[in-house]
Amino acid sequence: MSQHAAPTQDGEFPHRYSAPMAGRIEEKWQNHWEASGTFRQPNPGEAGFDASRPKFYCLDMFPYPSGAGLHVGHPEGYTATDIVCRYKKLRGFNVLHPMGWDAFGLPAEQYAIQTGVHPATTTKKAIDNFRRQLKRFGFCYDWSREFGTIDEGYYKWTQWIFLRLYDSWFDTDAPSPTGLSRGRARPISDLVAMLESGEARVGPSGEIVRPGLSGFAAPLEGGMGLGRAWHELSQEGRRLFLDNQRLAYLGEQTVNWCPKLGTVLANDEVIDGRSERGGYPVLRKPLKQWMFRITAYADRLLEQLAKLDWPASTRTQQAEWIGRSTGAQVDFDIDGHSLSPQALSELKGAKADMPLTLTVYTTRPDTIFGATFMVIAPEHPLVDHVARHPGKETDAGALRAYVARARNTSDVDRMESKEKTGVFSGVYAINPLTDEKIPVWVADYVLMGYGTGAIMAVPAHDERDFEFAKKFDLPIVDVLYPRTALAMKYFCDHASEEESADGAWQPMLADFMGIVTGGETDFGAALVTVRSRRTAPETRPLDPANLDAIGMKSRGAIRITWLEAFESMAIVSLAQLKHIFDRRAFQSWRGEAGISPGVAVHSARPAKDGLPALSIDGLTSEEAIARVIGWMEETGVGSAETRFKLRDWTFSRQRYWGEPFPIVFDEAGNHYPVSEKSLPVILPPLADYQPEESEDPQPLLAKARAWANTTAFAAGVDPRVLAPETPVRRETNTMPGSAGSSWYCVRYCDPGSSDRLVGEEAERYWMGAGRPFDATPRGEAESRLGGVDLYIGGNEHAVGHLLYSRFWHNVLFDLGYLSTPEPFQKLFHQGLITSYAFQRADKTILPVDEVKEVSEGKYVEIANGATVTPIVTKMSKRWKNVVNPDDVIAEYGADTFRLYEMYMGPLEASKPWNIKDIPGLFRYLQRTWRVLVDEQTGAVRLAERENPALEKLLHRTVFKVGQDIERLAFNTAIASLIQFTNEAMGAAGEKGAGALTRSQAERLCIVLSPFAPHLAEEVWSRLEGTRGCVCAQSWPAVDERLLVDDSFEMPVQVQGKIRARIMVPTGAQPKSVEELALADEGVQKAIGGKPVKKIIVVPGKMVNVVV
RNA sequence: GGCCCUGUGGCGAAAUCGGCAGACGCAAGGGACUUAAAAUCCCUUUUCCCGCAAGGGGAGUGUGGGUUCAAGUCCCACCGGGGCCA
Repeated sequence: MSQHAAPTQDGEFPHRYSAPMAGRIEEKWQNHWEASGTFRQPNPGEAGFDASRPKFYCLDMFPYPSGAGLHVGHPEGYTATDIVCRYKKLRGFNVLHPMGWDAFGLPAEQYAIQTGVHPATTTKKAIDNFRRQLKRFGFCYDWSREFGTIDEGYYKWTQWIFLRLYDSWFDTDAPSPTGLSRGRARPISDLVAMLESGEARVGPSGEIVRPGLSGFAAPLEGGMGLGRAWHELSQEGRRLFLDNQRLAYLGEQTVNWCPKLGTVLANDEVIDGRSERGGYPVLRKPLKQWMFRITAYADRLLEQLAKLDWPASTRTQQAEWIGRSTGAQVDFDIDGHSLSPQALSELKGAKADMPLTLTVYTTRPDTIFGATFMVIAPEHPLVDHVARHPGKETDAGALRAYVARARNTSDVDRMESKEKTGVFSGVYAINPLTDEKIPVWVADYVLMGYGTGAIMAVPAHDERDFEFAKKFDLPIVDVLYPRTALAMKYFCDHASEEESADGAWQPMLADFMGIVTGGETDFGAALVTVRSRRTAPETRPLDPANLDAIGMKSRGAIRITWLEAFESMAIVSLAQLKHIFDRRAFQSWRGEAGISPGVAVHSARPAKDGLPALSIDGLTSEEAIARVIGWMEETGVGSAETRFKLRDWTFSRQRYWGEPFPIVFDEAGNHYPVSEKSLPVILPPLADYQPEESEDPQPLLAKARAWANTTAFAAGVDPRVLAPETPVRRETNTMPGSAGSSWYCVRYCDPGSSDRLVGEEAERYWMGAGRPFDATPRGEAESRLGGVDLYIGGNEHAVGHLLYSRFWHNVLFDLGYLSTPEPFQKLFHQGLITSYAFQRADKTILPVDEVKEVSEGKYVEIANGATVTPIVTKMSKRWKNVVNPDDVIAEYGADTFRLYEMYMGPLEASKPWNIKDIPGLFRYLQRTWRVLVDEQTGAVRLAERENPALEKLLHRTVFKVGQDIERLAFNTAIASLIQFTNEAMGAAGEKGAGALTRSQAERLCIVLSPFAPHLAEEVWSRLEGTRGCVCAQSWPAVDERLLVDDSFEMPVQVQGKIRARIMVPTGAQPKSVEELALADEGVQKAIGGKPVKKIIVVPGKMVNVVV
């Protein structure tokens, strides 16, 4: 870095803008801003709040304060928001611009495990360092609103929100308060009231039944559909029912438990069943964990997404994550003869007269005629029955062995594994469309947690089913062909014997395929055309080199492509191909599943056994799906079904450094909430942080035994809920990192609030439009659903944090605690800052400061002169290429740093850090300083008289900079600022005299201040008679008349090529522009006397003459 | 493997709605100032061809097609780089 050292103080120019001077100026103004509370933003109702101004809430994704300190990626987004906020303040907005800390999390806990230091200690230290570093940039945060997720005053409310979810259910029948899709969260007491009044009953599978609602389906046989009344349920039954309705509920999830490490591991920390760290065995164990019913909101989250001003890619990612699909749920009858009598009776249980079925969900019911076998997950209940009571064809030993093996394979590995495994269950089912008996296999590529844990396998048209069928030699039957396959089949079926002869069919079929793919829809017509071409045989040889010359390129080239295709397909004869099609074995023969769209074939059944006929042959998938579902609903075989890929949100972590749950368990294992007034449940300190070896999954927090085992009274449970002396065990799981970050945007509105999660008025003002949400459309500006006006952060949070926040926000909105359903109206992702890393010949990485550039693009290792390879990659410890902002600031100052990061390229693009470019921005600031300040005396240099050209340019600069900030295009805004300074340099007067007038200097300072606030503030303060900070001024007015010239140079094209430029008065009529263009000598020369066919005049842009 | 982004001088990039490709910065080369250097200022800088010169002409935005009076920008196919998910 030292070879690019910035200039230091120069004796000749004691007042030149130098690095030390930048440092002094920056410190001075940062102190001043802090001391005078410049960036404090009062809330409505507080002293100094100006209600006449519009509001702007601009939020950065708050950082996780790591011990390593800031890296240059952090200030990228923060500088961007700072510029916008400073600009908005100049534009007269009340600006909320807060900062805080996402401070619970794993790294601090791991550090504690290694060193025994309490995570709070290391975290506080890291926060102090982050705060110091951030302040060094001169960001205009309102630091009075700072908080961390670890603050008791904050996590009290995180726990409170958990209790609200715990205490709520999702009423699918209630209209959504957003006016979009149906359903909303309601307090669970509402549900109890409904049950007690009989308005709701408990359905056979624990669902809510609402007999009174119109549109309620007629009860099924035996009145089962009406469910049971509340009073018919036992105490235990009621509890179970309510617990199953809660938005926060206990669910069972499988975790990777490493007994030796005493900790739960993430999937990527487990390699081949052993821990990445230490290589100890890892077991997959089911564990009761707190879950959030985010799936209830799937539809709403999807629908509202479309109304947010978010990057399209992020919306797509979230939409795909939610993964709404429509398909069919289909019942396949199980062939009772393939089961043992014991299994049969066990499975049938009470419903002795009902047929036994296997239910599957499929998004492709149009391919059901090709379902030649079924696959169920190893965890499927049927497997257990069959293993204990094997049928005639069941190999119970193999089945049990397989299930045991699958249990210890993670879902990810099961989905990924290339080699398909499985075992036949011995059970058969009946394909309801073909009535064929098909085998039921057990395989781990089907997961119990997804769908019904069973699938119908359509090997011809699903890649995984195809692989499985190949491996276990199961039938593969085509039921869908793309157009090309249909055409080939047609040709096979219609070619005459002569045409089928070897040597004859190839060119003919190639020609036929060419015509068909070229757009002919009628295969018969295409065949006629081909035959006519045959009878007048082509005399020209099919030599690719000649094709162009004889004008046959298109047809000939396509035909050759097809001939090559036939060759690579290794078709022995046309008869063979026909045979393949006749056997419905085209996919099998091709060796891969046919997944491209097409139309259904071989998909028809006659009317039989009282069920109507159905044929979908020739229909596209979309039409076929509708037809099949219609048939299934009519016959009761299946029904249309909407599914989501989104899973409920697992909220428990078996850790220490997180928010404790406000939940206790009694000795029977029932859970109870801690009362609101006893919050927060404080995280107790541990004597040591070493995890204990244990066979059973244990959270680290469970080591606080005295804390965990207590009484209901001591834990703060309401005595009406549980008698005070009842012994209880506290929940010892902790909340995940995403807990605190899911609502911090809300808390900033009013971080001191002690009686509510946020002050009502402050929340309504900053998050909403100053009034409760109302879905009635009132034009574009008022149809917003949220929240923060501009949220900037990395796109790695596209589906995690950004989805969870939305869920919480929606729930709290439904329950009436927040005024908008969505937290973030506008979202923007800054790009990754990459950097050069250097690799030795042996692929090892060496630190950037041990490398030097010997010549353009050639780098060597300083120690031994060996050539190293530069690679561009993200900054990380691993690549040894992390740049510390402190160093850059020390060398050039914060203003230069800010400018550099904003000038690198578009904010959203990922871009490489290049140290060599920084001095360019430093020099720009230096020139700007020189334009305004005398380098000998330090006094401001001003011009007496206004230079009109500079005035015009200044107006344009103000306009462009303002416009560019609005669209977050800081790089081009800075480019235009540089241009202005360069012009002003050129216009500078004699020694001592300035180029800019007093008014121009003021305006320049204001426009520069969002980018280089310290320098702007310093120059501003040196201007005599200015009052207050530059950042508290008003954005300069733009005189629009100065934005346009009287006349300008317009290019004239002839045949699309520029041949001349003419001077055209602004606003000239197209007709006169035309005349001016034709009068031009160069234009005439280019036209060369040819007749002018047409003249296109684009006003203000150009002229194009067509001859 | 899927989804998304991206490809423009030696480098970072600009071209905002289909209308002058390369603004601005870096690097490089030349010059001024200087005993010298640093700093600063000025000039050149996409490329090829013709010309002593002024100047003129051609090509050019990853590749190949297409739409259009006009394509970096829109459409189709392909190739390379990156990110996210699996």
